[in-house]
Order: sequence, then structure tokens, then C-alpha cells
Amino acid sequence: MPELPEAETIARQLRDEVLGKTIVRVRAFEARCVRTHGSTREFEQACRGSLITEIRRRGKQIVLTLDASRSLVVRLGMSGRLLVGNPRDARPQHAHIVFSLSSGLELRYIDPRTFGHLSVRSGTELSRLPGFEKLGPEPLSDDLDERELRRRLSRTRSILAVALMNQRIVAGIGKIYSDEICFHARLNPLMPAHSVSLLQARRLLAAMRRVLESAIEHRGTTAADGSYVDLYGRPGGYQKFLAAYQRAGEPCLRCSTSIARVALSNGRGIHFCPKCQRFP
DNA sequence: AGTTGGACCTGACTGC
DNA sequence: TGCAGTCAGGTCCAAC
Repeated sequence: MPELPEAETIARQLRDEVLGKTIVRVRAFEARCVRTHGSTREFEQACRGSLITEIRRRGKQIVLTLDASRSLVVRLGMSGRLLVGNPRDARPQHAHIVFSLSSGLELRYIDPRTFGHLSVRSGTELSRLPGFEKLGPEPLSDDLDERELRRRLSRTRSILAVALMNQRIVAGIGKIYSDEICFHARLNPLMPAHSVSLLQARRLLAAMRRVLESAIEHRGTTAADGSYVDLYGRPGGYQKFLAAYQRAGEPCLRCSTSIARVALSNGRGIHFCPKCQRFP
């Protein structure tokens, strides 16, 4: 499932493939994937003929600037993929939106579960786009230091794992990297977020940067379900380095204790080492 | 207002 | 073998 490193990987590849190209044709086949628009037709018209002038990432979202005046926001949800392909290929299954580009290539949005969606918004200032206003700081930017992280965590009653996945507290972290960051920071993901000390916030921030930067270097994580692939359809490489996520019952890489899985009230699992991430 | 939990959705997997 | 049931989780929204 695409989190910050996966979105960053795709954004970087999009800069190579589609930046400076014009969208000559758009076909949207699934209204759910453009649900912020009145119709698939309206979405197609909003994109058609536009020059892609800039490509950015904010949190888990990818933003393509159109004609230096509008923003095409891509939210991949759980199973969304962006893939470049040859127009001679048959349309892949679940390819709900197909952009034909002036380069001759196609950019396809594929999403079996249709949790993700695309939308065109007016304006290019990210902080003013709908859904972006309340997004927390980027963990890899200077906007976030240990004091700011601690301050943000101190204002919630949630447990640490839930707070890290709260996009209003920090942008871009989901289940995989929440588990990994807590492991590397040696913090128990079930501890109350508001009790994180300044020293612990420092460890958390260091782990955040190390994990996310390394995951970007390896082009993201393709977990067992194989749902994430990059723009060229290749799986990521960071799954080889996972220390906690989906390793329940396997030995901790530090102390060999069996990795635990605790289900949150919504049934979702949190993975951690009960020994080296002991409750404080 | 902050937090929780169900709904959305389908492919992959499990068990009978 | 086949089919029903379960799991996966990002985000929205309703209800505490």
C-alpha cells in the first residue's frame, strides 16, 4: 500500500516520463475514481490538452501541475497504481483512467479496489488544495524537528502507532512505516503518544528519516500481497529490510524474541518486539 | 473537538 | 475442486 516512499518513487519516475508532456487525450471509465468530479466527462475535459509543468509529492499524494495553473491530485488509496505503457497494449484490467501523452506513451491509473481517486483542482499552492490544508509536516523536511514532533504527539490521546499514521500529525506514514519507525526508535507502538519525551521524539525522528530515506532508496516496499509496484511495474526492494511489519512470530533482528502482533480495535495489526520495544 | 469504528472494495488466501 | 468466509488497510463519515 503506497505510503510516502512509494509515492515519492512514483513522483520521481513521473518526472522522467511525463514532465513537459501534454495530455492529448483522457479516457475515464470509472466514476468512482474521479468522484470529486460531477462525471467522468467533466474530469476528462479538465485534463485534456494540458501541459504537465511540475510534479510534486505531499504526504502520500502525487500532484501534477497542469498548465502552471491547476493541480491533478493522485491519491493511490490501497490498491491504486500509476503505470506507463504502450498504447498498442491491450488496456490492463482495472485501468480506470488512461492518459494519452504527447510522447506517445500512455499513463494509466489502475485500481482494483477503487479506494484511490484522481481530481483536478484550481490553483497550484499545495497548502490551499482541498484535503491538504490540515496535513501535518513532511517528515523529511526541516519543518519537522524533535520539538515540533513532540509537541504534535503531546496533543493527542491516541497510542503512538495511531498518532504516527494520523496525517494531520505527520504526513505520509501508514502501517508499514509506522511499525518500522517504532522498531528502529525502540519505542512501544502502544505507548500513549502524549507521553513521548523529547529524547524519545529525537529517536523517533531519526528513525523516521532513516527508514523513509532508505525505503525511497530501495523504491518502496512491495509487501506479501504484491499490491505496490512502481511506474514501470517493478516491485520495490525495501521489503527485504522489514524488521517488524508482517513478521509476527518471526525472530527480532536485534534480540531474537518473537515479534508480536497486537490487533487494534478496528482489527488492524501492529507489529513490534515485546523485548526491545518494551513499554516504558 | 477529538476519537472510534464501520463502510467502502476486491484479490488472495484459508478451511471445510 | 469449489465455494464461503476472512483478511488486507487509507480515508471518509457518522456516532459517541
